[in-house]
Amino acid sequence: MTRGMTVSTAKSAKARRPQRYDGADNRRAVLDAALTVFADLGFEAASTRAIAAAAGLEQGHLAYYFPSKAALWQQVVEAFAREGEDMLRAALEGDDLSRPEQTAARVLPGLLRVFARNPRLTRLMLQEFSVHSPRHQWVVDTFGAPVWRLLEPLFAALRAHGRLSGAPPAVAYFNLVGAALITFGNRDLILRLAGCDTGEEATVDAAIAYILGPVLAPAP
Amino acid sequence: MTRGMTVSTAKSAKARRPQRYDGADNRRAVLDAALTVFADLGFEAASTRAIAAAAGLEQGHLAYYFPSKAALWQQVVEAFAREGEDMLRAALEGDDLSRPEQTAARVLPGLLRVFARNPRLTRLMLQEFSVHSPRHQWVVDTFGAPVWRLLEPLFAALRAHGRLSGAPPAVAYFNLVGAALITFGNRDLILRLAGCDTGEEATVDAAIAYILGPVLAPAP
DNA sequence: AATCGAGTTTGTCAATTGACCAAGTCGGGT
DNA sequence: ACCCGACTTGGTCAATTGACAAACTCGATT
Repeated sequence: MTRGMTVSTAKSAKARRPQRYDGADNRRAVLDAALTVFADLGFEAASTRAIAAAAGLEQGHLAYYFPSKAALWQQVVEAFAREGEDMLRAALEGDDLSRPEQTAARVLPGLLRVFARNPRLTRLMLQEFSVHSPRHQWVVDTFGAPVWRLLEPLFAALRAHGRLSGAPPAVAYFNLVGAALITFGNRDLILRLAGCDTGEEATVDAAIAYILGPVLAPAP
Repeated sequence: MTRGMTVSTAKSAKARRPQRYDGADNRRAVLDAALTVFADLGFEAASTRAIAAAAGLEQGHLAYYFPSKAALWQQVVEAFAREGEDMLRAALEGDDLSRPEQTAARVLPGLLRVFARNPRLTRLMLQEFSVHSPRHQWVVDTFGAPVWRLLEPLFAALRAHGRLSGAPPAVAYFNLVGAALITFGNRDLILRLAGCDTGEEATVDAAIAYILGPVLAPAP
């Protein structure tokens, strides 16, 4: 948050797009490598040297693009989670929730698909969800809370319309989030353990339908 | 796994119960403090000094009971997870799964209650679930795989009997586990965010009923 | 009261790590 | 041919950390 794209938009109008070299290319490589290493090892265990190595660079090089390890981590997260929240906000805009089942059927599968499409970042979020760290509060404030505020009215309306099997909206919501994070964030583990590939198209569909079942099903 | 209770059962028959001092008491204090600190900060960020301080001792003291930080962590985990697995194994013993709905209704709520009763250890497991670490493989081998092997036949039978809304058994199983880990492992977060206390008796019941809904409900 | 030994503290050490910096590379504009 | 500046490297540094060991406490045994 302190800087951001400072480097590439620095000067005035001259080097707005650096034609020579491929610095921006390396920057993307670092972000991608960091995503993988952070997701695999967790923030603490992921050394900047391991990230640099995964990107094919030297450790000192990271400081050229990112002021600190924490800032790198944050920029890795921002790209993805923004997508999910923006999608939700757009999809819910102007919806009066008079037919919450229809709204849910229109909005929630897309949200779950964001998780399914990004297993590495899903695992990253999952990690910070369950650990008190300088990053935890930031993730919760920046994404957790806004998304919940966005979806709380929908879940409340669903319950008022006899869905959710009578469970409190928060219970249904975190049930959904938990199932999605674990199912789509641990693709390798589930494949290894149960021989089921939760990245496969058909399985994604089945999992989403299963997760949303209690949300969309009418009261018995 | 290398040692275990070596210290307290060491010698022959003499100091079987140390009447003097309260060494065993401190040992328990360390285990409890370690559970809290590990669950709050994660294995890497949890320093042995912080654990010792939480137990009211000095860092060097930990080595007297536990050969290493990793061994301490392992002993913290073993106590709990054993309970869940043993309970499952006993409850499933001799069951021919001819009425899987009844078996599930008899066995699964108890499993979920184990999670609900132990939020700190639930969070601990949740962390290692999503990170490749020396501990990940151990947790999966020691608890993840055995529990899945134990429950796979039940979920397969449930599906064969028209439950699970037609989803693959693995999808339903990890849905259940994910929902439980997140719901009961992040009690503080959910309380802070949504004002819903997933440690409260009534909420536990509601969450368990909601989580098991698709598992126990007959096909539509 | 001398000794024993489980329990506890204090101090030390090597290794790892993130941040930082001084020097280098290299293509293009002049 | 020279220089500029974006880009890259290699090396250094202070701080933290887990492991370890030597010394100390103190009730009980002798």
